[in-house]
Parts: sequence; structure tokens; C-alpha cells
Amino acid sequence: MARTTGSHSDITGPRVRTAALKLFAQHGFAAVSMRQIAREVGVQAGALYNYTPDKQTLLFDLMNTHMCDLLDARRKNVVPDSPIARLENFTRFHIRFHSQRPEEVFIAYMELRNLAPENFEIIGKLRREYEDELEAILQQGQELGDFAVPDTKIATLAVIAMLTGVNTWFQEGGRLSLDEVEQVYADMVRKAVTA
Amino acid sequence: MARTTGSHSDITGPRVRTAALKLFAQHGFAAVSMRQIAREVGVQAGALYNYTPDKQTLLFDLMNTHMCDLLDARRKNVVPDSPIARLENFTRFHIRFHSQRPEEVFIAYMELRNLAPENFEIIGKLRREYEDELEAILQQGQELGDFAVPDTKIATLAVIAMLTGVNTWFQEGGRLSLDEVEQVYADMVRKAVTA
DNA sequence: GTCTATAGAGCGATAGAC
DNA sequence: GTCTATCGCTCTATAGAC
Repeated sequence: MARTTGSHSDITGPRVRTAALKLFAQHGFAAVSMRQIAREVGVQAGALYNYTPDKQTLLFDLMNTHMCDLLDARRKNVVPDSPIARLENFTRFHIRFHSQRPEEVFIAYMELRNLAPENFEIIGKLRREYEDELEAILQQGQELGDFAVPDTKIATLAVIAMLTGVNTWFQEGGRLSLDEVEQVYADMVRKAVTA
Repeated sequence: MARTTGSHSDITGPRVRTAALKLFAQHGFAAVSMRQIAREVGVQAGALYNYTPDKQTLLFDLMNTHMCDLLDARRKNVVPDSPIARLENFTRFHIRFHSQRPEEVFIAYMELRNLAPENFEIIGKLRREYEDELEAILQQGQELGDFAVPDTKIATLAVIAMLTGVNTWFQEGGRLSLDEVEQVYADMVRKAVTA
């Protein structure tokens, strides 16, 4: 818990981020004070400013790290050739990745409006980069005649909204395993876009 | 704009709700102060307490009214017989209703965690009542062999997440008309759940 | 790197005059 | 029903001691 004094830079830094992540996800950015974060970490409020210039930057760093992690993981993913296989691969990747970090995902979707304009633009760009991954798959399938999608942009947003919705109810150890959930969604998504 | 004094109960009441709706949707419940709402209405902060006992109740009233409007509109809706027609009817109803009140929808989805526990329970119940409408359709179609849905509860949540996602990008007067958007989604939803 | 202390501002809600 | 004024509290961020 709380210590009186000392030097703990390498430990405290990650702890500040973890505490902020948890509290922002739980109560929302605007409802969480720097004092609450400090209490969770076990330091005084002033000490937080050794790790972030301000509260806004702390929020941005959490969201930015999350989006970069997402794009990195996607790039490391081995992608199959056929559109149908690529679509299932994307579906499973999205559900698995997002279900593993519910707090980051929740913040990334709920706190966009609390970003300063310049930060909002950066996060928006990263998000569009991710959406383009799916849209490229739908376009390929459309060209090859495997898919029947009148508007790839709308279909992209529809599929991502559906997949991200998993996070609102999925619990590890619940009625369905993660793999079963992936299967159910992979089937629905494939059927929704195939010819 | 601002007046000096007087009696305006019947005008001010709705104006308080409208102002709160707009500001909560724009900045989030926690980030909006009673003084901001009062400024938007054109009264002093203290006057707001003639129309709501506190800020929390103001939020709850907005969300509760929205959910009751939704269920009322659904009840007035004439529902066809066959599962496939009922599903298209639901899809179009959902998109049309929600696209007409983006602020209410945004608040109803984003501010759940800012509800007091007893209020949270009430709104959750109303939401489940609405979800049950769709689940009943999927169950009927499943029994008649029109649909192939391994888990009607999950399919329900998946479809609703997909449909509500329309609100994040749809703009009246944009590239697609509302009716075209309804058609695109009705096709995707039907294909996703049919056998 | 963390502490204590604090500046300067804003908050929700209430009291009492009109 | 609205105003002004205010209570008691919390907020972000900074300054300076250790």
C-alpha cells in the first residue's frame, strides 16, 4: 500500500497506467480524479505528475497504446489467401484480441469525446487503419464473386460493431467458451456477406 | 436568452430536459455541470431544482423516457406473421427509430454506469424487454426451420449491436438515404440468421 | 521520486428575498 | 418560479522541502 517516501520510477510508472485504466473503464474519464488514481497506486496526487504531464495525456497514452497493440498484433497475424478464410481469420482475431483486454476496449470506445482534438485525430486515424483491414477483405471477396456486399464501407462498420459487441456480455468461464463464440460469430459474419 | 425573473414553468421544464440531453450527449454526464445546463436554458443554476430533485434524476428521466418511447413505438408497430418478414420489420424499425434520436440513443448506451443502482436496474429491465422482442422472432424462425441460429440470445445481441452501430456514422442527407440503409442492413441481418 | 501544502477554480445543492 | 448568495467540498496542477 502507501509508502512514505523513496524512488520507485520503474515500478510506479506502469502502476499509474494500470490504475488509470481500471478506474477510467469503471467510472469514466471525467468522473475519475487524479487523487483517486493516486490512492489506487498508493502515492500522493502530486507524484503522478512525474509520469504524465496531465490527465488528458494519460488518457491519450492508454488509448494510443491500445490501438498500436491492436495494429501490431494484426500485422503479426498470418493471413490466409481466400476471402472467406481471411474473413473468418479477421473475425476470430478481433473477438480474441478484444476479449482479452476489455478495459482498454471500453475506454477506446467510450472516451473518444474526452480526447483533445489533436489526440482525437490520431486515434481516429489508427482506427480507420484497422477498419481498412476488414474492408480490403470484403473488397477482395466482392471482386472474386465470393461476397455480395453492396457497400463495403457500411458492411465493414456493421461487422465491426457486431464483433465489438461481444465485449458487452462475454465472460471467460461462461456458458460458451471463447472458441465457441468465435465460431458462432464467424458463421454469422460469413453468411451475412457471402453471395 | 437570459431573463431577469418571472414564472415560466411550462416552458422551462422541457427546455431543461432538452439542454441536458444535448450537453450530456456532447460531453458526457460527468463532465457537464448544472451551471452549464442552466446557462444553455437561460436561467440560474438554482432554478433547475424546480424541475429535478438532482442531477442524477435528470439523467434517469432522460433515459427512462427514451426507453418507454422505444417500447411504446414498438407496441404501436404492426407486426407481420412470418419470421422473415418480422425480422425485416424489426430491423427497419430499429434503424429508423434510433436514427431519429441520436442524442437519446447515445446517452442510453454511454451513461449506464452513471446511473444509481436502483435506476440502473430499471433501465436494464426495459432494455431486456426490447431485446426479448427480437429474440422471440429468432426463436419463432428457428422453430419453423426458417432460421439457423445456434444460440438465439447471442444472435439477438449480435444483431442489435450491429443495428445500433448505424448511429455512429449515419447522417440524413448523406450518400445513402435512410431507406437504402435499412435495406442494406435488412439483407445482411436476414442472411446472417437464415438457414 | 515522493512528500506536504496550496493556489485558483469549479462543483452540487440549499436558503431566503422577490 | 427565478433570483442572488453561499456552504462545504472537490478538482487539476504546481511549488518547494526532503
